[in-house]
Amino acid sequence: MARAGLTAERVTEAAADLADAIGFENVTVSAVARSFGVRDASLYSHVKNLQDLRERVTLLAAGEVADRIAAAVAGRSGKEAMTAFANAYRAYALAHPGRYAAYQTPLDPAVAARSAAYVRNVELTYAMLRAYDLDEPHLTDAGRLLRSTFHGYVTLELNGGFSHSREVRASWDSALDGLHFLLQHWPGRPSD
Amino acid sequence: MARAGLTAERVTEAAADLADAIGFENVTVSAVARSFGVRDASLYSHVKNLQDLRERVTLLAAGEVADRIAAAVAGRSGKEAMTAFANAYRAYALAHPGRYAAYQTPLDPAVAARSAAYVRNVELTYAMLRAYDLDEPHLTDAGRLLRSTFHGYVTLELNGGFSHSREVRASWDSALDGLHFLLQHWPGRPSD
DNA sequence: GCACAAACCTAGGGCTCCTAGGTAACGGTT
DNA sequence: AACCGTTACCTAGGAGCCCTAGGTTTGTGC
Repeated sequence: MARAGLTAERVTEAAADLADAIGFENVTVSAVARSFGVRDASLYSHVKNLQDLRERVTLLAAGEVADRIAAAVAGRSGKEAMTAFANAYRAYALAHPGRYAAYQTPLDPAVAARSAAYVRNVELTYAMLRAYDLDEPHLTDAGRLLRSTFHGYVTLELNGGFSHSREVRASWDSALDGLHFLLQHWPGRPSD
Repeated sequence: MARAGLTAERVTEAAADLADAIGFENVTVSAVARSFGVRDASLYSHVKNLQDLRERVTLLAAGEVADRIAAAVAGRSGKEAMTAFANAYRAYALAHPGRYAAYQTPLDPAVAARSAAYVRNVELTYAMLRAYDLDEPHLTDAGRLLRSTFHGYVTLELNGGFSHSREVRASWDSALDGLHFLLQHWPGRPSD
């Protein structure tokens, strides 16, 4: 019985690819095992259980998102950085719907806190917002609004929640324009 | 063998209650059957399969959301209507996380198009936006932005995605202020 | 070549989904 | 009250998934 050369990392990557192909909710230990031509029981040498496997995919996706966004915003600031951030976020979700769903899956807070990727995503958001010169609590409020809008938009889009009456990309661009304007004129912030 | 008096409606309601209690993803035909003290196979007299059951819960939730929002915005307009709409939306999600998850589950477009509740939710949104006097395509863009933000915010909140550094309700109120301001000054719209 | 660790497998139990056919309950009619 | 037809329930069973335990085989180091 030749060994398939599995590792936890390879198993995770395969699960992530499978998630993009068939949906994160359909990723099973059995399906991943089949993709390697081994029996399901063999995977437990590499991952603890299905939950462990799912968490690994989630953390993998968080890292990929952070990489994508970091690369997109590098050397940019102001509106350019904000739109680059947002477009990288959406592009990732559209290209990797299964990974994106994993990224959005609730993770044990202790696990998330220890994840460099999650921390990095927060830092990237605050760095991007720096150009808007917002103090607390406006800074946190604005960050949450952006995250909510990006996530909500992309999720609705992926779920087919927008009719065909208007080009989805056009509404997205319009939303980014609106958000930029709003960040510049954040209500309750002391006037310039 | 006394009959449990099941109907498709009762089964659906039980599934929805179970979703709120244990999470929509954990609702199974078996679990619902157990809640009635019958065997799993007995449910197939009332629902076609698990997918049918899930779709029924989704449609039930869509109707409840519409009812909640309609009641909240009745007799209101302008900012008051928008915040009432948003607050009703969020309150429903927080009170019924499982039902809300069902509501957000992708539904066959043909099924959704025939659902009075989904149509009604769209109408409620456009009625609410009437006060902002937006023409197309700004009207659709604005509607999508609002839906995205509400959904995104609530989902992140339910998934524990916000740290405790700032009161979640305060950020929500701030977001609604910002959205109201933005709707009044929608970029690209002809000046008043 | 040998010893050891562990990656693989089989076996099996528990759970879920769902179909098919049998039995019993229910409602309507006489 | 009895009878009949319908169907809501049940049992039985097969397929699939999750996961544990123990056996076998593979790969590595000496």
